[in-house]
Amino acid sequence: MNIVSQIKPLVVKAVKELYDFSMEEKDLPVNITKPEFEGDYTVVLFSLIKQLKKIPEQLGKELGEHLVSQHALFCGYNVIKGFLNLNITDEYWLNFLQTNFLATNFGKQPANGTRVIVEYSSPNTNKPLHLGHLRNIFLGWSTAEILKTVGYDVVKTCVVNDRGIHICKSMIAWRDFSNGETPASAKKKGDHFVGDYYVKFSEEHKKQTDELIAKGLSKEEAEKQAPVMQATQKMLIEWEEGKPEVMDLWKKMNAWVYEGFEITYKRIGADFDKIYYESDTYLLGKKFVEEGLRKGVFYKKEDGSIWVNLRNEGLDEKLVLRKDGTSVYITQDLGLADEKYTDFAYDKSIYVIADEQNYHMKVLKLILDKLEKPYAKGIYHLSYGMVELPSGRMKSREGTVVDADDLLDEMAKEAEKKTREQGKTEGFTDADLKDLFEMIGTGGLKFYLLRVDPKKRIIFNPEESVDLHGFTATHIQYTHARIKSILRKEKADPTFKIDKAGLLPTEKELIMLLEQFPVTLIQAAEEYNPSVLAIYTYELAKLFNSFYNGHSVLNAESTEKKQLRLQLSEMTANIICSAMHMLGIRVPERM
RNA sequence: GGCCCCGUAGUUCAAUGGAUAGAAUAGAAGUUUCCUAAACUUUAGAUACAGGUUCGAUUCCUGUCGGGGCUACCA
Repeated sequence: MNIVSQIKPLVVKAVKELYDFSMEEKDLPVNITKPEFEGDYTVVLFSLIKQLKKIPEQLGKELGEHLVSQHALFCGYNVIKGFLNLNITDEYWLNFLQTNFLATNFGKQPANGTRVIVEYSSPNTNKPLHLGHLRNIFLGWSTAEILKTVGYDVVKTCVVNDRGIHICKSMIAWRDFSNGETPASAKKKGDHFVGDYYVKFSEEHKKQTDELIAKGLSKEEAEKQAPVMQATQKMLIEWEEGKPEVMDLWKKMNAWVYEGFEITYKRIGADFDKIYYESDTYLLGKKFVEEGLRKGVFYKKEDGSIWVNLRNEGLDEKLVLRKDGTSVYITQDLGLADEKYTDFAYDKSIYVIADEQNYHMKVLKLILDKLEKPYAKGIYHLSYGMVELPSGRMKSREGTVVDADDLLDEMAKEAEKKTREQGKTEGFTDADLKDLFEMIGTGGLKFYLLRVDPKKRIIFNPEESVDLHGFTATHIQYTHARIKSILRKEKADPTFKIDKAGLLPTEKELIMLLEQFPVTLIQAAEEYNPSVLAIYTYELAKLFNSFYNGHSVLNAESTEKKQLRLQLSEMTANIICSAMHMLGIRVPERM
């Protein structure tokens, strides 16, 4: 059990015994004592002062006296204003370290019987993954892993947007302009290959539109009348009718894209327990329309279109079915939510989607709630800010979209360059080096995107993202490698009992930070926020480096000290390793 | 117009309503006969503005000003 949840009940009990006053643990703030004050943990007494009508210093003194005399956990106290600073005995910390330093699963919680679905990535099959997808994927994957570690039964899913007008555009472009070229013949990754035809469509469309405008059509009319657009509209209808040659083309091109995605997913370690295809699910929502009408939640307008009124909820009317009977985005999502519940009977369903869809997700949840779906309340929109460039938002029209594969290549290349510059390549095989560059490059990018609070948008600065110093994955990886280098020479003896090592300030600080790992993990899980974990891990690495610089492990003053520091090193490495794993970042043995 | 999110050192990020607002970068100055200097140490630098609630506000409330998003019979 963590130290804070041990301290709280003791204080509550003390207050009860001394003043016959009952209070709740949640009303009792207990924090780590700020370094400029004497003590380890601080109880904030202000709210108590008011309720007990006591003078702060006196209350603190009485409580501190009581706690120290009654419990072996405390060995001293001091009071400053309304703050009661408590000292925890070295024995407690040494014992904590001794019992946990070998645990590679420290912080892991037992199963809690709650199932949660995390839906993330959700690409379109007409273009390759880009920087925005990467934030989504890293965030979704990491959140899923964090939830797993704290005891949830996690199912990772992905929805592939594989149908619709935009998909037909790349199909038309390929059919009419490719001369049968394939990813293999063009020596291109399948998703890039198809993406290029999507671009090709736009170019042709613009050309044809301009020609029609020159003939006197309005811009709007010209865009609609352009032959490629006409062909695309026709193809969409044929697709919905299931026309064999269209289906064949569609399947062929999607297969190319999936091949490409697979390579990227594998490279960044993304995985899914189930992939939903919109082509399979886009009609599922229609049954909701009927149900909604029956329950009086939806209503039909004169033209036959069907709506839901969300004015009472502070929103507007929202269309759920077009007058021609086809479903819209929100209707499809209603169907998919239900399908996922049928498949997995989830308690919680997390949607990792950018914040531009906040409104959409709010509507989705509201409608499901109105339809009295049992799973409605478990829906959570993990909303994250968009990734922008210093020059502003990425725009495909302006060619400023940062491609995921290109970016990953660049990161690895930068890692290689820096490593070679520093001459740190000795003793590695070529294969090991390649793996190391990939680890540093991809890890650096993941950390760069995960270290920021999800809801904040990120200005992606290319120079800063490849930085290997400071608040970066590399710094943490380097720390891990350093520790492993020590542990290769000597490991802590698990049978060695450290009695009176006498903890130095940095040593104690480090143990206290290690002790906080499980609490940090739970916080990250509750907030669906991997940045909490990223920041913690960086601080741990930083503190270890400071300790490492000030005190020798292998040449410690005494055997006791050496064992103590070996334990500290081992536990730090274990936590770095497991925390980084949850962020999707590998750590090297050497670098 | 309406609704939502965000304004913290030059820059990028922290801070369950708690003590003197922390880091990283960029700047200045140092540390390697000693376990990896991708490190460490020192230094300078910030809460957009105005009110309010509170013993105490970066945090909560109101307003102003800035930035972004949504407000499609697109997905």
